[in-house]
Amino acid sequence: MDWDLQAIVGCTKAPAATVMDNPHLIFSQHFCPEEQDDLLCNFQEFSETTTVVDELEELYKPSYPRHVHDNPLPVVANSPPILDEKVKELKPSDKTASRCKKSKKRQKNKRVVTAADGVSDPWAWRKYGQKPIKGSPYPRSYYRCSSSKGCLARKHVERSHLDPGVFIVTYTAEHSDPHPTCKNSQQRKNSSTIPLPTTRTRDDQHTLIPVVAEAIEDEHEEIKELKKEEDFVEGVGFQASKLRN
DNA sequence: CGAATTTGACCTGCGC
DNA sequence: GCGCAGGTCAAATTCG
Repeated sequence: MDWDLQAIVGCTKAPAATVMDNPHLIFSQHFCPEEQDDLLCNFQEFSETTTVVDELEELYKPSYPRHVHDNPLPVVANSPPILDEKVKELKPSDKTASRCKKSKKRQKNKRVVTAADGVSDPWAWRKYGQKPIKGSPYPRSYYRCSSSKGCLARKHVERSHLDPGVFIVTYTAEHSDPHPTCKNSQQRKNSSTIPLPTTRTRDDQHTLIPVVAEAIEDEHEEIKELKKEEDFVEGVGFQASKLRN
């Protein structure tokens, strides 16, 4: 793998058809097939998760106000609205809320999902800087690999000012570790569960992909319960109308 | 307490 | 040499 590369990752809910329609076009030049699969897996999972994109957009809001948002981003067609609702309900715990109250500064600096989270690769990335970039309304974030000690791999992520739906991820240096997904990609292929990115964050609110997965499970459970109740009510109603008759 | 993020300060390279 | 822009450092802070 050549890590001295620039990968444009279209993690977007915008049309960005060039990327969304065939992400292989981008990955194929830089990654082995197994890695492409893993990356695409993460990529597709990410791209279907509107809320993560929302978080990214929040993160990459212009650093100065734009008068006209000339490229309103449409919502992904297959994004389940129920999921969005579910994620909206995911509020910080009372403890968290009280902590937030303690620090207005913290509220101001409220963290959102980092661009490294779930976007494109399975390594753990630690943010070490962010800079406004001249000519771009969006800041550039700098990450270093924290998957292994002494790993020199770095990446920076910035949002394209030409197409706000496109995030540009630039990798530099090599990982000291082998590609973590290469080790178990076959295992993953045999697994029916959706592979989740291993990027760690310490704030559960911001590990959105796992949260979303959990939300889906919860949602299914909730739907089952509601269905049961519905059936029960229907049954009772039927019995009642039968009795009335 | 350890791990992670934020952000101002500092460093470096480049053009003038 | 100076100023600017990009990249990195590290102290402060947050949070589980």
